Amino acid sequence: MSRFGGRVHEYPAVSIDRFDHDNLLARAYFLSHCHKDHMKGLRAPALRRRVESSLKVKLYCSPVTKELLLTNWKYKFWENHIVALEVETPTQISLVDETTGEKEDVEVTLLPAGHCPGSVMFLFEGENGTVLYTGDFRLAKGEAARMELLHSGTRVKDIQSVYLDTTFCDPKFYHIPSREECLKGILELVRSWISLTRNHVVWLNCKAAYGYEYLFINLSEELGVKVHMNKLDMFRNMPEILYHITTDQHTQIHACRNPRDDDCFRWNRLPCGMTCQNGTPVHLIVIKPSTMWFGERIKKTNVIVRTGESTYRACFSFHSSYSEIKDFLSYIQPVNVYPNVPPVGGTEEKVMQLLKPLCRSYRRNPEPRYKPLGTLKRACKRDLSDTDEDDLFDSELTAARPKISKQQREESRPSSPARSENTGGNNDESTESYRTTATYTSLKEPDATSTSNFSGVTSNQQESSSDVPRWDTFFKCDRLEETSDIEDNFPSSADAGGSQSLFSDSDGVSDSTHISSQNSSQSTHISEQGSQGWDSQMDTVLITTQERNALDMSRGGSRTVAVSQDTTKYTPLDNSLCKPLSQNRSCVHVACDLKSKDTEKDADASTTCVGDGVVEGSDNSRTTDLEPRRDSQSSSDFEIPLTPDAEVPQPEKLRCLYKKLAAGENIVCEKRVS
DNA sequence: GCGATCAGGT
DNA sequence: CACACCTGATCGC
Repeated sequence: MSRFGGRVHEYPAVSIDRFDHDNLLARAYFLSHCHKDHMKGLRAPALRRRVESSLKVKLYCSPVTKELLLTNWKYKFWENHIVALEVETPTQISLVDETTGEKEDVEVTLLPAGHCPGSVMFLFEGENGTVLYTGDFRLAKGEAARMELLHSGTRVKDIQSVYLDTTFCDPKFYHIPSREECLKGILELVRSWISLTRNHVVWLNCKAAYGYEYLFINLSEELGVKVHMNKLDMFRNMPEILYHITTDQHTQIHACRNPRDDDCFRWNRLPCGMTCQNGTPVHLIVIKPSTMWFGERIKKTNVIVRTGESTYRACFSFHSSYSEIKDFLSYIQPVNVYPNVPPVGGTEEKVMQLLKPLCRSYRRNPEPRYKPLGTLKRACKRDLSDTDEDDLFDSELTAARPKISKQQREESRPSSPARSENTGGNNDESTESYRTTATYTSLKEPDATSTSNFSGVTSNQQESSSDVPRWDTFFKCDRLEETSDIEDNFPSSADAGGSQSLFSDSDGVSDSTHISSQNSSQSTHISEQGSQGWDSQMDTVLITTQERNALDMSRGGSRTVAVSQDTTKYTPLDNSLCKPLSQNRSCVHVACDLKSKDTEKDADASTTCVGDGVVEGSDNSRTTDLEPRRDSQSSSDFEIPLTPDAEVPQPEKLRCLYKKLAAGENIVCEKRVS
């Protein structure tokens, strides 16, 4: 819930995402996306009167946001006052005071925010400095570095203030599985269910909000089954979405809604009322997209959790995780940062403590100011072999959308029919931010896996350790994520087994069973850490009794029936989102639903291993699975020894290391092999 | 009757 | 957990 008041200090003449109270007097309005909590006052009588009696009052937003907004008749009065700005197209705007005639010019640029269709961030540039308002955003690690318009030449712009989506700005939300991971998990679950029979139907229990469209599009494209929705009119000018959704109930994937949803699936009834196809009752499972998060040291991420006989939760987040926020902010390195959202459990002060260290102004004595070292990361083709399964775990590699020119994008289109991208009319950008590619950019910054800049390090600690060279004294850099990634990339048991765990059972579900599938090296993996009850690590997707019956697979005492589905059968239509998927020879193991005490035990074990308090400063030693985690903020400047026995670098060594890095020499970092 | 706000629900 | 809503009750105009 956005608590942003609508004004930025530098340009108080504009109101953004708030339209009530004193925002009524703004010279111009900006709407970052079409979610109600960012539209407060937008159709209030007072503002409506002003709009209707003025020719000058304008609302600036993306073309898709304009389209979605005007679908609702309650906002029709804005129609002649909305200016749709193309994304990534700097536009000069004159802010004129209607009463005094005072004028102020500001250049505004819309940047894709990856939150929902049409969602953007606003970059304001003018006399009072450069200001970035993020609205709500979900950007994968490294995406800021690929946004050309955040750069001037090859360097990141000098940004005075960032008004930041801090929804998940808390270390306990350290990691949220990437869009691609989540999509893949949902895709495989839906696929495994609806391919059983024509009567196997999935209901996606989505909220009444924009943001799930790319999920629908991808499911439809991969499975050839359109998604049922209550209404489609808001997408009437977005053929790329429209094509994949339908009002025809006779489809196997539903995202329809009904006020009395809960009664609906009580027994095989969909919100739209459908109960059977061709006279045969449907077999229904419910997938509820929810945010799942993991602490810093999670090694594997299950994105599907079974919560009941035929109910599942699937990881889905509209907002950036803590590590993504940190990556974003530490790349931008503004002078100031202001949270748009007070953190869930915490206070604004607490969030500021986390964010301030990522800002330039954090330095007490304003040293000669080094501009952020971050340089625009150009696209760099990477040879992705089919065996490179790590990619799936590394959001930086798979989720990163290299900044490529519009022309390049156009060129790539013929061979890549748009999937999660709207190409209809002027709404090209609507889901553009969801596009990912299999390319990644070379890291021009030294890959300082031996250093990190912890946001949890206090000012005092930093000042006092003056004899220890600190990377961030000279360079903008936040390597915690990278190192964490490396950790994440260590081949896990699942990797060794040649398949990835996408699913897990929720503990506390008594009648579901985990059956360790796959090969002998692939034993049950218990999360060493998670923050929720549902992240016990299972390598098997469990399908219900219903399904077993449907499959007629009851085979006496046979505990496991594995139905392998080769995901390499995907025929990606482009090399963006699908590529990572098609590379992974992931198997979905469908196990019969048998009771097992072991499962509950496993789940219990998992929860006892949960470390809720993810700390900023982390331990120097690598914890192994099931080893109690040692949370420590000591020696927090030095994260990530590459081996369990690695030591904290000594100052001399560190200085030497910095020198090398500063000189542009490569520091070789090897991934642990076993 | 409408809107704003709050509580409670998913 | 929390999101982004929705509904319903209450209050003020």
